[in-house]
Amino acid sequence: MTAPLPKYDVFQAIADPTRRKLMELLSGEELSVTALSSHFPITRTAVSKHLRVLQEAGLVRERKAGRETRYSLQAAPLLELKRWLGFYEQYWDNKLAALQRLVESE
Amino acid sequence: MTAPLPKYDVFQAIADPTRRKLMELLSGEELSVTALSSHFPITRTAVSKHLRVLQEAGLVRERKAGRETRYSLQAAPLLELKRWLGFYEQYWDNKLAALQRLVESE
DNA sequence: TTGACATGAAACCAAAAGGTGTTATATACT
DNA sequence: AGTATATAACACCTTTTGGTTTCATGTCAA
Repeated sequence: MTAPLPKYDVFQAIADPTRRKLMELLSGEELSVTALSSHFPITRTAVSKHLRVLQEAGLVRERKAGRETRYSLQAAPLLELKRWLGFYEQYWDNKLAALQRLVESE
Repeated sequence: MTAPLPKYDVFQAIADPTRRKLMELLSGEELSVTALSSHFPITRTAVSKHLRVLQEAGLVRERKAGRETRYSLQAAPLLELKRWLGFYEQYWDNKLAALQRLVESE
């Protein structure tokens, strides 16, 4: 049995502005594809594809409710991003920047 | 005078694993294209293209040093990512998760 | 000055991404 | 039952992306 091996990771998923807006719309509220689509100039099908990308990255969960499918935000995978970002925090940190300036001025 | 209007933003720039590895290699050290290329199975030209994407996103700075071009990390644009991420922190927060579980168990 | 080295630029290519329209299917309404 | 709704599944198109090869240019070292 091979692992699911998701095609899209968090980094790729959030790269697209449409997908980021979808996440924003889904923060707090559970919404259907049609409801979400009304906020975009693109077709419902296109929105649906973006939702699948988000789902593969684990950022969204779908739930069948009668004839419609409701999507909700799952923020947990963003923790990976936070960890990644954490590594670079030292590089914009004020104290370190000051130290760097000091070293460079020698 | 039109704005520079960079083609790549931070979100897109970090979406590619090769570019993330480049950033990692450049953290702390200033390196040339050739030096960077030795860490990848792709051609030097391809690495050079990735570096341009990073540069357009402001994540990397280039400095001519004789016949070679040295690249260094510029972490500042990652602050935008941090701000974006900050908004979603509430959604994976332990307290909120606990509340959600409580509500769902009703 | 003659090579060797470091890089950028251009032309090109295949695959993936973002879209579209159409069709099929399940669910709800009357 | 029959119709309208919500969405998934296809098939298809176009642009972008990640990669290559080739060529031109500038720099260092003998």
